[in-house]
Amino acid sequence: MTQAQPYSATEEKMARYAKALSHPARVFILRFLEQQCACFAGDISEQLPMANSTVSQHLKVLKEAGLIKGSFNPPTIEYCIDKENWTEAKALFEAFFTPCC
Amino acid sequence: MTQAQPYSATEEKMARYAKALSHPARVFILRFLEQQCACFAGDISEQLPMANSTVSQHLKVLKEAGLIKGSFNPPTIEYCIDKENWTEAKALFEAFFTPCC
DNA sequence: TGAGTATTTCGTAAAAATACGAAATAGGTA
DNA sequence: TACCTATTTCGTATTTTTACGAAATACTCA
Repeated sequence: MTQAQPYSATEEKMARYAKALSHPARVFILRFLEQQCACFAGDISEQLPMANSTVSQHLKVLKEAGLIKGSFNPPTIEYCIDKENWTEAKALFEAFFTPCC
Repeated sequence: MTQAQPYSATEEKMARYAKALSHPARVFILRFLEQQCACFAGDISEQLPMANSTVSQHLKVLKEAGLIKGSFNPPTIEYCIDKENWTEAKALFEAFFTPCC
């Protein structure tokens, strides 16, 4: 415990994206959205063994992590992958698992 | 909530590895081990702004996730990346971020 | 045997994640 | 205007994570 310095920006980002992926329901949702390109919250909820409100919470976590976007079109909300951040996350994980040396 | 079926093995594994990566200290430790190939718990602890016992806890999480291995050589313990599972995790994340369609 | 070193385990406290059902929101339709 | 539908937010309970310091472990060396 000699160094009180915080973590690098890369480490923080990695951890943030990883945390978003750290629940099987959220992994499922992302894979589902990759296949569907876009779909409604209800379509997702139908596939998952949990209450609507819990699914909504997981969607919020993914939204806050920047991995998905929702476009409001009442009474439904259409969700899709946020491509920009998705690409960033992909690059981060790739670099992480393939070290330079 | 119409389907009470659990998640696929892939989803569970992804989530498990992602959870191991979901704290910046653990990301740091893994990057450190990638560079060092192998090192002692003390070497890691020196680099991190937290108590020894907390670092030990993070090492335990990584060990339980299968991403690192420790070889006991008292009074020290030498840690290194578990290459087999590392390769599996790498493949899982790659496939996840690069969908077929 | 007794001290020293590196590390983990234990006990505990505080914060965050997960889950539910009920209530709120916000627009479309009769 | 009053209802319907899809979704989120709220309040709450339970579990898990994170962190610390003190004590335990396990081996080496004097």
